[in-house]
Amino acid sequence: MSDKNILVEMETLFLALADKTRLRLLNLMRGNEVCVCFFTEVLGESQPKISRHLAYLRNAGIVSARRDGKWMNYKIEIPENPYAEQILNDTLKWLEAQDDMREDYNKLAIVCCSIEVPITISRAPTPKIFAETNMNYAPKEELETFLL
Amino acid sequence: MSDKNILVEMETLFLALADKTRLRLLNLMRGNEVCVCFFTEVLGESQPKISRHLAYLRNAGIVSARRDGKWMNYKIEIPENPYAEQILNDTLKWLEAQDDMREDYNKLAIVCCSIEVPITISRAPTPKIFAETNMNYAPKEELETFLL
DNA sequence: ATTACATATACGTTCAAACGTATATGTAAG
DNA sequence: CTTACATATACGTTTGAACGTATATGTAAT
Repeated sequence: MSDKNILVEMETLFLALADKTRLRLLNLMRGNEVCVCFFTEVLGESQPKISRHLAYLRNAGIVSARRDGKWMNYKIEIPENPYAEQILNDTLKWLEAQDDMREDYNKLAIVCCSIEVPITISRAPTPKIFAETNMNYAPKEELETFLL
Repeated sequence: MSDKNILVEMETLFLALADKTRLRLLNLMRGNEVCVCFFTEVLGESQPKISRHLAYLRNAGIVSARRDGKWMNYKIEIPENPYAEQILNDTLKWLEAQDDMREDYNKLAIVCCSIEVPITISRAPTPKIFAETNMNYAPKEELETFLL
């Protein structure tokens, strides 16, 4: 990547950002390392679709993956290039400011912390940011108000 | 555009930026209103190709066009959304910092100001930024050192 | 009015991206 | 060492972007 033409590098970054699903994924990862199962649950998209988009982001150098037993955790990887870093950060701030994206984010908290999670993901690793709070097993209503 | 979903708006912006030719075009327009004929001359690409990419940028709301007789002049249009504005400005700064892009930009100055321009564009409107300098008809070498 | 010129668009083709579905891989549990 | 589970990848299809080439549009000059 660092060896390629600068235009190719820019093109790669912008292509990675030019997709609704990938933007939603990045939004969920701002500040968090998140397990794949939560992505599929929160976005309501098929597992292969999520997985492919994560692979795309990984190829673009924007996220990295860490295996934890059966689970794969993804997190945002700050680009080395300061210009790319700036654009990625701007993008995350943009996402953070949108109601729709806050809703996704809240849903992640609910799915991670609620006692009512689907059995399939009940033992998945909770993202640190939620694990470190006292919100575990809080009822949904409480979480929603807390997080909004 | 402003009515659409925010994700669509972001997608549109990033798609517009995710192309080498369009990035080169934007680079030539930073601070300038530029005539189509100069784009084709500087980038060495076919006229329909340039025209289509300019139309793409226009549809994305990033540039606007102004007719001046037979000539069409394009310039960058700052997005209303401050987040989009920020990202566009970051992108332009990124381009400005690249040797390849400075080379394109210098080539534009040379094509605009040199007495040795191809006859086909000899009467095209010179971008203001160059028209306002004393560089008209300067020999190429001089321009190159001046602009680098 | 006709011609020349600058630019835009239409058409057909090629290529990559996105998707659903099916299946492979890798890890843990029994 | 099977089995179950989480995730990744392969395959075939559909869609849209990009391109070259040809042509249409709009303006100025003769």
